Amino acid sequence: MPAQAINELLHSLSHNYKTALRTNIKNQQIPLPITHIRALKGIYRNANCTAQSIAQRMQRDKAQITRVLNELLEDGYISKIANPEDRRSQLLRLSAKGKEIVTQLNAIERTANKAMTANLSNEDMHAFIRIANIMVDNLAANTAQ
Amino acid sequence: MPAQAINELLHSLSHNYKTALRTNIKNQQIPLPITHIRALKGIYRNANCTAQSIAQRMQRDKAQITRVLNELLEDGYISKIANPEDRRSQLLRLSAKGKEIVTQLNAIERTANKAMTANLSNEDMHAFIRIANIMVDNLAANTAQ
DNA sequence: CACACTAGTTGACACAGTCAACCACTTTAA
DNA sequence: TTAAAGTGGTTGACTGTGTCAACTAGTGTG
Repeated sequence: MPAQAINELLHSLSHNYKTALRTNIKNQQIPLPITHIRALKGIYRNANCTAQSIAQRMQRDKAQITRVLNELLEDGYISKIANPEDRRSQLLRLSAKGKEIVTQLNAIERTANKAMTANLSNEDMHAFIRIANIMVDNLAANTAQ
Repeated sequence: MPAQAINELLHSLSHNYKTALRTNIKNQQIPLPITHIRALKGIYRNANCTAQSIAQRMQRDKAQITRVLNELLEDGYISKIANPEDRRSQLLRLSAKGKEIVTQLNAIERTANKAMTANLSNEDMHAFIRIANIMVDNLAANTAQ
């Protein structure tokens, strides 16, 4: 196995994935950066989520998330409502506009995923997911100490 | 297979990989961003390379590469020498300082890769490389059209 | 020679990520 | 029951990454 093959491969994979994502999003006239979209999808999937829970799930700095959410708020994709259980935080909800765009995004995602996994069997994809998850765990453990 | 598992997994993999890289590099007191390091390694591996060939190999904008190389030049990691075959471009060479840092980086890489692939068999890694390469090709084809 | 093309540079931006300081509120424990 | 420690969120400042367009200088072709 060539010494540095895996390293450049990971750079290449992440670069090509993000580029394809951006291209698909732009082609659908959706005027949002990737991080904003991930946050929207996170809110869609998780009822009663807060800025904090989104930040954790996305493994991003809470400062970054604050700014992303405020932009989504300004643009009318989400709303913040008082959290009855903790007055420091607010619960995040998708607006109608937000739900609409997430629906659109889910459709894009399905076709994009199909394209990305062309020529790959179900077994391959399961193997990839299993292996990548182990790698993520290894990397996280390594960085943590 | 959960609908969006693969997407968040790819974000997570790329994020954790880059974070671990940065951490390792910082721990070794190497004051260079990842892109600079990738460029240095590219120059190390490819005799008589030019800015253009580095940009291609790294799939990055030539503007970005110009700036990276000029910083590496200023910091004394590389030198540019006239290209006898094309007066528009220069050949890139590592300086002694550059070679030293690449040697150091190769050592870091070996241990980092070992940590990253802990709990994974050779077969797993070969499978991962094969599958990831197919995904890269699919993504690139998708973006190109 | 004129033309299209290529290598590299520069400017200007948008996006992504990180760190530290801070405020308001909550939890813990003396 | 209050002081101290901790948490959710905000803000400022900054570094790094990626992209596009315009441009200069040199190359290759007809």
